[in-house]
Amino acid sequence: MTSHGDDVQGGEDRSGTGDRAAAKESPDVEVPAARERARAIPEAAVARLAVYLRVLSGFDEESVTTVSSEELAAAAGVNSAKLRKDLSYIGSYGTRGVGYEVSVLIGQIERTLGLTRKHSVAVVGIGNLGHALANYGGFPSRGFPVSALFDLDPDLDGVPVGGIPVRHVDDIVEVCQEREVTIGVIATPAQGAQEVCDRLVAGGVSCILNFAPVVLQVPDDVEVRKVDLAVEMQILSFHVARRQQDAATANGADLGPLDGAGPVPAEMDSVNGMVVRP
Amino acid sequence: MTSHGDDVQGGEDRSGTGDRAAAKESPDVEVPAARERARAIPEAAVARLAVYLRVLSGFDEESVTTVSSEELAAAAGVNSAKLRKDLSYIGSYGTRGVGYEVSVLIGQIERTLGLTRKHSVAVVGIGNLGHALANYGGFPSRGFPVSALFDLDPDLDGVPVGGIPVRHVDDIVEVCQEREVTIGVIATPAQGAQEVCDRLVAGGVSCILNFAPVVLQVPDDVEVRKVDLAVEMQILSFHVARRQQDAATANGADLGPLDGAGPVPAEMDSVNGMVVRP
DNA sequence: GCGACTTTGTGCCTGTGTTCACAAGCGGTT
DNA sequence: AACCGCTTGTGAACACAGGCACAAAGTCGC
Repeated sequence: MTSHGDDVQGGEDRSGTGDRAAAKESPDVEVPAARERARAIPEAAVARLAVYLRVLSGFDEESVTTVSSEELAAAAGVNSAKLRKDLSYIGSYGTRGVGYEVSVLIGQIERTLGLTRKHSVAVVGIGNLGHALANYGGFPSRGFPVSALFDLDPDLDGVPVGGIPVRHVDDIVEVCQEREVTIGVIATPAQGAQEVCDRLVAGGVSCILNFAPVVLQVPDDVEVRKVDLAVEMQILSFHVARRQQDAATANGADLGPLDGAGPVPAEMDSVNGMVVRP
Repeated sequence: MTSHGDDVQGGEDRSGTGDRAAAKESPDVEVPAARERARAIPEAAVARLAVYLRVLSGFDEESVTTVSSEELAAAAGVNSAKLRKDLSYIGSYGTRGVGYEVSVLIGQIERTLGLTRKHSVAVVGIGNLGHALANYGGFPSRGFPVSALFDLDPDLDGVPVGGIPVRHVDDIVEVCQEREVTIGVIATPAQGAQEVCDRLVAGGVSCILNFAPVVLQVPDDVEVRKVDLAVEMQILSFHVARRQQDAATANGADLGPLDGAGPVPAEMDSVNGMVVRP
């Protein structure tokens, strides 16, 4: 899957190597570890819960009151078993033989994702993308009011975009503290991104969504998610290439026992999308 | 990784259950499976390769000719062992005791990702986001020339955005075929997305980058990647909530053996970010 | 030329995420 | 009230990804 989900930044590195030895020594005292693990919903599951929430909202608008895991899974584009397991992480809110009540599920997912508390958002870098983000209707409607905009350009200072006046990046720390911004969105070019990031952190922002094509350095207690459009494209490009190659191999000689030995692809030369061998 | 990367859509469902039995029967004839697997670079590795490529381009511009896995890994924000393993998927292009030659690595990664062939891109939905994408400098500079724009609004028909005239969505099939568009970007609202998607597919587009908050239905031979900004936000929100909870538990009663039995979090009620128990 | 040092490439092991398959449980029906 | 069909929730098996640690293989200095 396109794990996009699999991103590079934001990886949790605290491996459990340390307590393994301890657990082996006294198998009963796993409680603290289990406790920590209980709250630990797999990263991938969290991403999917957000998707389920969106789908459920759709059902709710159509006045659907009950869904089965099968229906919901189909609508969300996942396996029903996976869906049930994902939902089981947040508790047992289904009725066997019936399904899940839409409203209950929405409430519980929102609670789990921390959406009961509104998070105010700051967008830095009011270029094309920043404009788009500032005007993006999806944020406020989902509980993410954009409450501050920043840009380096002094000409933009005070100019309202999407109803919110743009401030200079020098004011980031001050404004973020004042408005209790919890999520910062970096939509600047690569150069300024780290500097902006540092200021956001200084302003008390604990989560950053980064559109700039750089790997940000942040303290451990700050969470970064990265969206890199060029990377997304390149991943797609890879799949095109793989498909073309597959098609080419399927047409030509199908089973070449000659190269059955090792990992092949490094030795192949792809020219114009055709596979060529010496 | 926060598998931001982990996305939901685009999951490969062709599981290998079928050939497992076959392999058991005659252990030597794993060749076709191995063959297919040989070309299969792990999804997560592909995403990282794209990141390495960007970092390497940076080095190249600074006229750095050689990098060690350690340096490159640090710049890309990953473990050096992981980096070496990722690079090993595309072949052995390093020199032991020295490192990797930047230019060679760039060339090989580009080849692997299929960037030797230019992919022309079509953007559908010229709203705020579409504008941003049409003007996004990152695409052409990385080998993704935007060669067509579409919108539903007849008033936009013919209006140039970022130097390219916008066409009506009715022309999608025709134009995509004519210009051999391989990647379609959907930046429309949710309603129109599936319809647009169908047309892109009819126009021969095999890869779609979807910004609309819907799960697209596509044939098996079309690859979809989804970028959902609201979902990204919600994932961040989850991490804020988790952190606050952690902090709260760390301060208050640390070890409550009472609830050591089962999965706890479903039973907890979070009000205003504080953990409350009955 | 030889030895010491450096860095790659990879085998192995651990942990995480996914899938399967089935028991447990609930509602409706007779 | 007992049965039957349907759907959830989860235990167990499996595949995948990550990280360590080390042998292989090269360079540099002498």
